[in-house]
Amino acid sequence: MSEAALEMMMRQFGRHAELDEEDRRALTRLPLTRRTANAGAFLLREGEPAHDHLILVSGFAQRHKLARSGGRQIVAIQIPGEAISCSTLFFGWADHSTQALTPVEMVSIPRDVFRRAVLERPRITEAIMKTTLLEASISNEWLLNMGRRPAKTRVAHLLCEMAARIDAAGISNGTQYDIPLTQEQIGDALGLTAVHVNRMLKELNEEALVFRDGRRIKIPDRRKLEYAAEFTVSYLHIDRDARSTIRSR
Amino acid sequence: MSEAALEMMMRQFGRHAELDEEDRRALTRLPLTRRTANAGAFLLREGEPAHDHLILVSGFAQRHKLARSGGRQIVAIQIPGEAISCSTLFFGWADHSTQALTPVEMVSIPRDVFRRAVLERPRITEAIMKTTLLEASISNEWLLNMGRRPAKTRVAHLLCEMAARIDAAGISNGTQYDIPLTQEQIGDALGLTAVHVNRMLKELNEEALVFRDGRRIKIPDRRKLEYAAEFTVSYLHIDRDARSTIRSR
DNA sequence: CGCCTCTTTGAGAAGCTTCAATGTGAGTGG
DNA sequence: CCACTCACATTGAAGCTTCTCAAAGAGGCG
Repeated sequence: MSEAALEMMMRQFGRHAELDEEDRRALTRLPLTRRTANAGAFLLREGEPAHDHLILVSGFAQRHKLARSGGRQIVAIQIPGEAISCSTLFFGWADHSTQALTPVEMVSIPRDVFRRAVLERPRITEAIMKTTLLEASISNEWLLNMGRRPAKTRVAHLLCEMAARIDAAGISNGTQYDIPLTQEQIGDALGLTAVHVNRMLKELNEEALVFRDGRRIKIPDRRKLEYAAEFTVSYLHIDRDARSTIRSR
Repeated sequence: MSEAALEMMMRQFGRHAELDEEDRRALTRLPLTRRTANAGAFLLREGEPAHDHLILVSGFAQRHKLARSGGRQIVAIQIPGEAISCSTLFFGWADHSTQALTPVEMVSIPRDVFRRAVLERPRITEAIMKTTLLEASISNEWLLNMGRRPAKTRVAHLLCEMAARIDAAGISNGTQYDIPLTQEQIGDALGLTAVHVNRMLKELNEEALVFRDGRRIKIPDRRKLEYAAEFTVSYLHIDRDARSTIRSR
């Protein structure tokens, strides 16, 4: 287990920077602890301090904020390999809450230890910076999605994004994915109500673009759905950007 | 001018990390160039590479993305002291466009030189990380604003945020601010139409919460507007967070 | 089997957009 | 110095998207 977790961390960091032997050793020496939590558990609460840096090993999580009306806005969805929150690493408290969407396994690293590793090892700095900038790029796309696209397109876009990210993380098994979101949670991520999400999914189903059964999403023709979703994968920075920035150093 | 720009950079970095003498010297040695641009000029185009890191010295800018419908979504507004884009520092190309809102003055640093400074000097790393995480925190609040708050609240919230940021940057002169946004641009930032923004501003005016004349915003009672806006300043991380993270190192 | 969560569907209402036209102020050229 | 233009703001009326409220169906787990 702990070896698998380390493996996953290495791969994740390696996606965004070319670590050398010493970097790998530094990561290996990190005092990792294993953590688990049930679906729905709060991994982080807005306003509270975090003493550890948590990285998802298996399962999904969501980051959210609440409006005074009680409305919930999911601002990000985390898949295995991603951090529960980077902001707590550098700020004293969490500016959002994070909750498990499924039962989750995580590795935990004491905050100060991990921050030191990030600050002292340029390639790890680079990996974390790029991870954070990727999250920002996704946020920007979500803003565009919520602000300027109609509901059906929005739903389709979220499904495309999750498909692409799950693919890139190597958790996929073809054209179908398990995305552990209820219709209400999809709505909370898109600024819609559960009822309307239901109707949009029904239309996407009638157009044979998306089939949803329980938590399983089937996308028969990715190309077609991506067109309907106005989805272009580039904002996910999945390509070999890492290479080029390293070389030019 | 160049001294004023350096001064501004120092202050900005200093807000998020306690630079030592050597850090300051490293920043001072940076090969800065002065740049200007007219209102409306593109400072960065989505998909294109950036060879320099640009920091706003005076004037305002906006980052945006376009939908297929032609709709524009402003994803961030930059005020003096802020970077035009951090993502280009680490990725090879821009994942959004940036356009000047007013005539702007900027300092320009060759991308690779600045990246090296960021990667090699831990306190500069920390400053850039926190700057980036602050931008992420603002994005999250914008997502909440667009997804879960009605139009009038949204408009009020944007005005509160700009007031608070302009205050924190020390560009304010009391309870009135120049915010160089047309009603159309406010709409583009909030996912609304210019017409509806107009009506919401009218209502805020009738309630004596906001007076707008040209580009000048007057807020007679900040407390009252912040309540109407559901605005809480904490997400802007304006406080002395920097201190605590440094101390605990 | 029964409960609980999630989904589905309908009907009416609200909020926001669209279209269209008029108003207003600043800058420009005759 | 005035008319002209252009960008921005303002207002009304109608329509559409999305929400709210309400109730019924479906599936999994103890």
